[in-house]
Amino acid sequence: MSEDETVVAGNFVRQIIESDIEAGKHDGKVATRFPPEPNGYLHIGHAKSICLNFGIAMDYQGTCNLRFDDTNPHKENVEYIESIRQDVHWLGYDWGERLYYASNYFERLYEYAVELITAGKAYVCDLTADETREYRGTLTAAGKPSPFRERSVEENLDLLQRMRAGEFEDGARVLRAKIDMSSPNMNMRDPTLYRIRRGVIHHQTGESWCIYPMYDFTHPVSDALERITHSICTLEFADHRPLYDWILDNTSVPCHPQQIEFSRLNLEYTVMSKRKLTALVDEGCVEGWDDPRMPTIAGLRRRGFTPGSIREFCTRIGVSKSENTVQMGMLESCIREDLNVNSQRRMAVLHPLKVVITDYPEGQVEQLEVANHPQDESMGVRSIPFTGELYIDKNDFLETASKKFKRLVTGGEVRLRNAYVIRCNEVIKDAAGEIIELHCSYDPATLGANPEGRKVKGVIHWVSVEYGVEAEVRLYDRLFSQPVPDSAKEDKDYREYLNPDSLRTLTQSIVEPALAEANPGERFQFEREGYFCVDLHQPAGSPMIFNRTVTLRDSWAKIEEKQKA
RNA sequence: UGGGACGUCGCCAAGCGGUAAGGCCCGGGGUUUUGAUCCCCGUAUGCGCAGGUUCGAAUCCUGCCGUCCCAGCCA
Repeated sequence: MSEDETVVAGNFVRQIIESDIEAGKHDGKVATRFPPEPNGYLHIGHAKSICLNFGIAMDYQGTCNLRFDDTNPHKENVEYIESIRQDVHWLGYDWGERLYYASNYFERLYEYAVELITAGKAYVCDLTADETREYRGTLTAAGKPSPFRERSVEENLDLLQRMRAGEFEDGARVLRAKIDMSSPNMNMRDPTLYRIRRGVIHHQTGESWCIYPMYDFTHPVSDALERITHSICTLEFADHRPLYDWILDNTSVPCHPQQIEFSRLNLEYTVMSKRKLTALVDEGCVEGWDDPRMPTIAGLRRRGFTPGSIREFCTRIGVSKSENTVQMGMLESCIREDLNVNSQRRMAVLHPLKVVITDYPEGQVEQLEVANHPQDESMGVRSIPFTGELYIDKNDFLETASKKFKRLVTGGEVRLRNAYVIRCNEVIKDAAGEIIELHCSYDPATLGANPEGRKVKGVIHWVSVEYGVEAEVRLYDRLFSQPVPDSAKEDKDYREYLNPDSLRTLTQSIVEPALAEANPGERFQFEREGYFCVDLHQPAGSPMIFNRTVTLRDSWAKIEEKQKA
């Protein structure tokens, strides 16, 4: 064993896979799959599964299929399919030729259903949905057998064929597995295998089928047909594993994949269920699936997150079987770490306050050459025009303040980032007493040099009035005001916890001229403010829109907080 | 009240009988023309609780307690 062997803390799924490889199971091969139902957009919880499945395939020289679990045409559509393909790719994963649809296997599935009937292990049941529920029993009381449970193989075969032929109405009959009506596991009480759905047009198979296989039947068969070795899913399917195994053990499928369950991701201040996310979109609580406040991949992308930051997040949170709610700070840390290294710096004044430098030569313009990144020279430089009239941020000036306030105060000095030290001599107010501009003087000796005999501790950013560019800036905050909005059970709906201030739009912001050439999706650090990206949806002819991805860490905000308290 | 799973720092999470990794958050200090970054330093005598086995237990055993999931012709 080598001394400097790096032990990557593997999660329990990888441990299982490693011991399987060692034991020579599946010929030492690893084949996983990511199997979303195309009934909504992918969210960060799916990213966890994608990183797990594709990551394992990459690390063990295996493969990972993308498979659409499209057995319920009612809720599915091609828009979702397209978005899922795009999102998986954007995250940085490639399924190569291995794109499948569960609907590819409808004919095979039907043959296996016939096989089960022939073996006396499945039957057509005429009970209504309500009756089925009654017969199923409860968590503590055994169910009782359906009166149709002992139909002959011939009759079952005939009925299934006629179900397929469209002879019966929706809900009239289902195909059920004949397992155990008194099993303590509800999933084993003769689960439904097929139901009738006439008149719906399936996005892949059109009108060729009017019976559709259930998840519990489709999934194990699809996995086996694709020669999946490890079928990784979330914890709520653990109860289905006996059924998964039963299907594989009682049909002539070519192999028996192993189902492994891990806990799904919960993130504070948002919701993760597709049902709830769909509701937010449908009810107009957000702009759409790609609203930058949404925890969807599309939303995070538009918000300014990078694929790498999301992958990093997934490795940081790990994979286990314990219930978890990850704090937003974890996600924010990942994107800050990425953007700190990889994004160019710019200056942008979000809440402009005019500054007139009264002793600056009339009409003079200096082109200042400024580094695009303070720690990375390879990012080059740009030039910024300096003029006698500037904007600074309203938050960077106070008429009087405590010594802790390291910005501009009346009579005080401050460094203009990348430029001169200025002193505020006069505060100009309008009739209402509102500060409208500041008259300052500047120290010509302080460009690229510290002033003699005194120290100026504050540095603030600025933009030239003459050359600045108007922009719209959207400041996002958490979507919900409660850490766990869906903990609200019956009494309160999660929608009541929507944060009314999750979006603040600034329409008066002024950004430095270099930003005028930025392209949609391009990311920057606005110095002293945060990371921003150019919105993906730029309306023609309007000011550019910048989305705030995340603020900078702000220890001043913490000090302020303490002072108030 | 049946079955399945899970309980290690505020939040994630390693640990797999030899004496509690790491990350995020947090606190303190240093550098800095971003109150950013970066760099130091600090943070569980404790692993849901109670017993037991053992020279030795977060790890094994027993019993409690707590949390989550399951009664779709959804996935």
